[in-house]
Amino acid sequence: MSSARPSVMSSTATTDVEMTEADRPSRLAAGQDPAKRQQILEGANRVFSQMGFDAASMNDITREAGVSKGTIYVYFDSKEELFLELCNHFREILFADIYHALESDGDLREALIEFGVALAGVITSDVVVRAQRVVIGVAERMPSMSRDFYERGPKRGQALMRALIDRHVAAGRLDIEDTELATYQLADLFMSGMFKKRLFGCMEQPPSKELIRKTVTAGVDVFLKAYQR
Amino acid sequence: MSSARPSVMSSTATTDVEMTEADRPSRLAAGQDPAKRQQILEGANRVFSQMGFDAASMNDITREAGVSKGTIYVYFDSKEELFLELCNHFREILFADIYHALESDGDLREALIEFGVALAGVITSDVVVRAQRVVIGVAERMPSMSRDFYERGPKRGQALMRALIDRHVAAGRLDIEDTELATYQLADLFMSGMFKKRLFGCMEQPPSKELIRKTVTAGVDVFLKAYQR
Amino acid sequence: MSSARPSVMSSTATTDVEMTEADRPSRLAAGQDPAKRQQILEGANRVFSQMGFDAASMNDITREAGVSKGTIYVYFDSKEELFLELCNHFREILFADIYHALESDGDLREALIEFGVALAGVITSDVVVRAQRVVIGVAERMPSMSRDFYERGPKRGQALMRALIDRHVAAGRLDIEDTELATYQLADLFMSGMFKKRLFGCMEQPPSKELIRKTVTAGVDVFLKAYQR
Amino acid sequence: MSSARPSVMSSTATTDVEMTEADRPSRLAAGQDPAKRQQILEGANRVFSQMGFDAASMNDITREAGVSKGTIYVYFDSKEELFLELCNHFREILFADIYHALESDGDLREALIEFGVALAGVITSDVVVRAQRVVIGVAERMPSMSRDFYERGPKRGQALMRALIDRHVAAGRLDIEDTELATYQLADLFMSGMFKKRLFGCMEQPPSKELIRKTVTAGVDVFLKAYQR
DNA sequence: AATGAATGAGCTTTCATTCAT
DNA sequence: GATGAATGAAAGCTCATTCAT
Repeated sequence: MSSARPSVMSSTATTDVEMTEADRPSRLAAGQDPAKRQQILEGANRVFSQMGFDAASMNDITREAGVSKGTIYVYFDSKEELFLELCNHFREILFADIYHALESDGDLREALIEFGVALAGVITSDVVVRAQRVVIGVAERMPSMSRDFYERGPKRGQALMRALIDRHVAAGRLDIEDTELATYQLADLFMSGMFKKRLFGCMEQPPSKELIRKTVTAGVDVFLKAYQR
Repeated sequence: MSSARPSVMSSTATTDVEMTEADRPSRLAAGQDPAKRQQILEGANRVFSQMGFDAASMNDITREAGVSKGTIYVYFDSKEELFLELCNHFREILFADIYHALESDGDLREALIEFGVALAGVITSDVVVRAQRVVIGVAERMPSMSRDFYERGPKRGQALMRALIDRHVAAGRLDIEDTELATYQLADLFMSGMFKKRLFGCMEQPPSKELIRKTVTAGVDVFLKAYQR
Repeated sequence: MSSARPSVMSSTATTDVEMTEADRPSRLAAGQDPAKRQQILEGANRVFSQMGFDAASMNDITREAGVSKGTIYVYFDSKEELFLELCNHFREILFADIYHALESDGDLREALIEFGVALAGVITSDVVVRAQRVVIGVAERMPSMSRDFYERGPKRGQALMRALIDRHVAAGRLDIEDTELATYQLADLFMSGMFKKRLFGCMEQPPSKELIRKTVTAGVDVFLKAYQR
Repeated sequence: MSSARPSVMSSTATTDVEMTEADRPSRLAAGQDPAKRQQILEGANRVFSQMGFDAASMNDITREAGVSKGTIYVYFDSKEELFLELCNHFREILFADIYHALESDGDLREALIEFGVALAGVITSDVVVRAQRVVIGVAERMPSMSRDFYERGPKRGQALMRALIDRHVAAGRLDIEDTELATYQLADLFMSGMFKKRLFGCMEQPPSKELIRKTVTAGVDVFLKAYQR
C-alpha cells in the first residue's frame, strides 16, 4: 500500500537490483544477496517510518518487503538489528548529498547558503524526518541508538560546518569568539520554522525549494550581520 | 522506583489529592473524581516518559498510579486516549511558567533574555523533553496528536513572542520585514546546540541555569545585531 | 480427548475443587486459586505425558486445561517451571502412598513384601511411568531436572528401605556387608521384568495387583535366601 | 564440537567410508550411496544423543554430518524416519559385543559374570544410555519405536540368557520354577544401582570396569545363593 | 463504583521441509 | 544428484481490554 512512498534507498537501490540476470551469480550464499537485503531494508523502512519501531511488526515488514519471515532472519539477527542497519543507511544518504556542498571555496555568503540549502533539504525530507522520529521515539529505552544516530549524523555535519567557519574566522572575515555555539546557531537558523514543524507533523509536505532557499538566505544574513567583521 | 522522577503534574496535582475526606463528596459518579483522574495521569506520565508510548504497559501505569485497571478504563477509554489527555496537561504546564515572562515592558534585550531563559528552561527540562519524544515518536501513526501538541504548545508561545516583536517593530526599535520568520529564528537561537542534543539524548542532564542564560544571551545578541535599528 | 486418562492429581485434586461455592473466597489473588492451579496442572500432566516436554505446546495445555494462556502464565513463569512443578506433584504422590508401608514392624518378609508391592505399584503406574519418560527424555539437555527427580524420588525411597534393612542387619536377622548395594538389588528385584517393559512401552497396561505381588514375593525370596542368616 | 564424543557407529562406519575412490561406482543413484548414508547417520547420532529428538534440528544434523539438507531428505523421508533408522543401528551394536560372551560353556558362575560384565558395560555406556533416553522420551508419541527398540534389543538379550539358564536348570545345577522371571531378576541384579542412576543422569560417567565387575559379581552371587541347588 | 483475574489476539523468532539452481 | 536459500506454520510469551465479583 505504501509502496509509492519515498524510501531512503530508492535512489541507490535500483542500480544493484537492475543488474542483468547474466551478471548475477546464479546462487548467492544465505544472507549475501545485496538485492534481497535491499528489498528487506526498503520494506522495513516503509513500515518503520509509518508505524515507529514498536508498532511495526515483523509480519508487516515481511508483507511490505515481499520476503518470508525466515529470510529476514537470515539477513538480520533481530528486529532491533534490522532497525539499526536501516539507520546506517539513513546516515549514508544524509551525508552523500551534503559533503560536496561544503567544498565550495568562493564567496562566504554563497557557500553558506549552498550548504544550508543542501542540509535543510535533507533534514526536512520525508525520509529523514521519519527516521528522526523513530529514533527520537525510542531514545528513552535505547539511548545509545539515538545518541549514535545524532553523533554520526547531525554532529558530523556540525563539525564540517565548524571547520568552514573556523577557516573564515582565521582569515579575518568573521569575528566569532565561540565558534561551536555560532555553528549551532547557524545550523538552527538554516531551518528556523521548518525543523520542529516537520518533526511534529505540522508541516505535512517537505518545504519547497523556494521556501528552503528563502529561509536559509534569511538565516545566513542574520548570521553574517551578527558575526561578519 | 521512578516515583522520585520529576513529573509534569507533580507541582499541581497534590492540592486536589490532599483535600480532606470531609471536603469530598462521599461518592462520586464513575469517572468523575478529579483527584483520581489526576492520580492516574501522574502515574501514566511517569510511565510514558520512561518507556515511550508502545513500551509502556497498562499494568505499569496501574502500579505506578495505584489504581486498578478497571478504574483507568472508567476514566479513559483506551491507552491512546489516556495518552492524549496527558498531552493536554503538558501544555498547561509548558505555558503557566512562561506567560508572565513576556509581560515585562522594560528594556527589549532584557525582556527577550528573560523570556528566552524561561522558554529554554522548560523545553529542555526532563519532563518536557520526554513528552516531546513520545509525541514525536507517534507522529506518523497519530498525526493529529503531535500536531495538536505543537500547535497548542510551541506555536502559541511563538505567537506571544511575535506579538512582542511586532510591538517593538511598530515602535521602531527593530527593523524586520518578516516578523514570523524572525520569531522562529529567535526561538531557535534561544536553544542553539541544546534542543536537538536533548531530544536525541546526547545531553543527558538538562542544561544548567548558566548554560541556558549564556546560550540565550548569545542568541538574543545575534538577533539584535541583525535586526536592531 | 484424553480427559479420561488417569492423571497424577486425579486422586487428590477433587477434594479442593469440589468445595462448595460458599466455602470459597469470592475472589482469589492472581495465581492463588488452588483449584485453578490444580486444573492447569492436570491439563499439563495430560499433555506432557502424551507428548513429552518438547512436543507439548502451551496451546495444547491451554486447551486441555480449559484456561487461557495468560492465566497459565500467571500461575507459572514458563513452560519449564510448569513442568518442574508438575514433577514436584509426582513426588508427593509417589511418597504419600509408600511411607506408611515401611512402618510395619512385624515379620521381615511380610514387611518387605508389603513395601515392595506399594513401591512397585506406584513406579509402574501409568502416571509415574509417563513422568519418568518425560524426565528421562530431557535428561541430556536439563540434567539438573532429571537428577532432582531421581534424587528426591527414587533415591529417598531407597534411603528409607536401607534404614529398614540396616535395622535388620543390626538385629542379626540379615547378613549383609554392603547394605547400599543390597538395597539397590532389592529395589530392582521388586520390579524385575516390569520396570523396563513399562518404560519402553512394551507392557501397555500397568501390571495387575497379582502380578505385582507375585513378582515382589519372588524378589523378596531371592533376597532373603541370599542374605538371611 | 561433539565430534570427539563416542558414537554408536564410530566403530563400524569407517570401513565403508574409507573405501578408495576407485572402488566406488562413479555415480550412485539418489539415496543409494551407503557411505553417505552412514555419514548422515553418524552426524544424526551425535546430534540426537546430545539434544534429544525434539531439540535436535535438521540444521544441526546437516552441519554435523557435513551433507546438505536436500541430501538428507533423499536418504530419509523425514526427521522421524531418520531417527528410526538410527535406532536400528543401536541394536546391532548392542548385540555384537555381547553375543560371544554367552558362548562360554565352562563354570556357571564365571559364565554369568562374564556375560553380566559385557551386558552391563554396554547398557551403561554413554552411547547406549543416550539412545535409551531418546527412545524412552518419545515412547508416548511413537510407541512402536520404543517397543521395537526394547524387543529387538534387551528382550533378545533376555532370551539368550534364559536359554543358558534353562540349560543349567535342565542339567540340575539350578533349581528354578519360573525361569523367565529369574532371568529378569538376574538381568536387573547385573546393574543394581547403576541403570537408573545412569538413565536419570545421577551417575555422570559410565561406571568403571571395577564397579561393573563388583556389582555383577554381587548380583550373580545373590542369584546363585537363591537358585543354586 | 472499583477491582484485578481472565482472556486471546498478536508479538518475535525457529525450523522441518521444498525446489530452483 | 546435490545443494542450501527460502518458506510459513507454529512455537513461547505479553498485554490491552473486559466483566464477574
